[in-house]
Amino acid sequence: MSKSATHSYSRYSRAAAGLLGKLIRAARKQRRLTAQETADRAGISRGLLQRIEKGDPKCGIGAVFEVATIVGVQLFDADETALAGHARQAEQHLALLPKSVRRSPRTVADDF
Amino acid sequence: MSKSATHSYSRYSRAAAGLLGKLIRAARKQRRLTAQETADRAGISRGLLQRIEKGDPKCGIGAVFEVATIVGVQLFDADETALAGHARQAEQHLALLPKSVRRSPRTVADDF
DNA sequence: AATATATGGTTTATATATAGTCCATTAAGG
DNA sequence: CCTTAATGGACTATATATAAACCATATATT
Repeated sequence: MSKSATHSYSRYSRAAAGLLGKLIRAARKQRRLTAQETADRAGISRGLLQRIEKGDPKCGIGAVFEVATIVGVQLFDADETALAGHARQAEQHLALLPKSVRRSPRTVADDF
Repeated sequence: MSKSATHSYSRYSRAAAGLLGKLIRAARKQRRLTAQETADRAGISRGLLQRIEKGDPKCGIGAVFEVATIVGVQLFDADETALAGHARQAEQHLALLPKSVRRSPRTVADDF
């Protein structure tokens, strides 16, 4: 790995990160929280918070979720709607599926 | 910063990352995708994919979203439900709010 | 208007995430 | 069964994320 790698993300991923950042920033301002204070509560630096709000995909997902929680943006409803529901369903399916996936030569769609 | 920092996340953040990881893993198996193949498509290493599926909070959010997209876990509905809806609403609010937040000595709830 | 504070953008040093191996174990499929 | 592949877990080297300190600018409040 001597080259800069230049890892590029799909449009959707970048959009998702950017959207989440905007959500966080808007929520923070609605709550009238200073960038510094928010960062302190999250245990991160103000610079990282700026990158998170800008939608930088390289930010750790833990830091992002932490800030999101602090400013009141909930990805997962506490009483499980949306994703939480999916999760339970997913786990049930998982129990029925083989533990290791044996790849069949069938090609899979790669469009998104 | 000579110490290990030991950054700890809130229970909610850790739960969220873990949940997302489980979702991804379940979705990948449902689609019968090999860990290696999934990692290749996402442009990441298999080891990183393992950490993502394990819910490691230090994984880059871009990588996580990329994998999620590939295996078919959508955090943001394309036709905007859930988060997307919030976003639009948030941006409108944002336009009305002051551009820099002036902190008043009023304490804010810190419970979650 | 004057002042104080929040924000945005740098730069630098350090911790750490990541890729890329390797090996052992497990489980699928013939 | 037996073979082959997928997975999980180490380990190392390197790229990079992060914190911290700085400055300049913008903006709120008096």
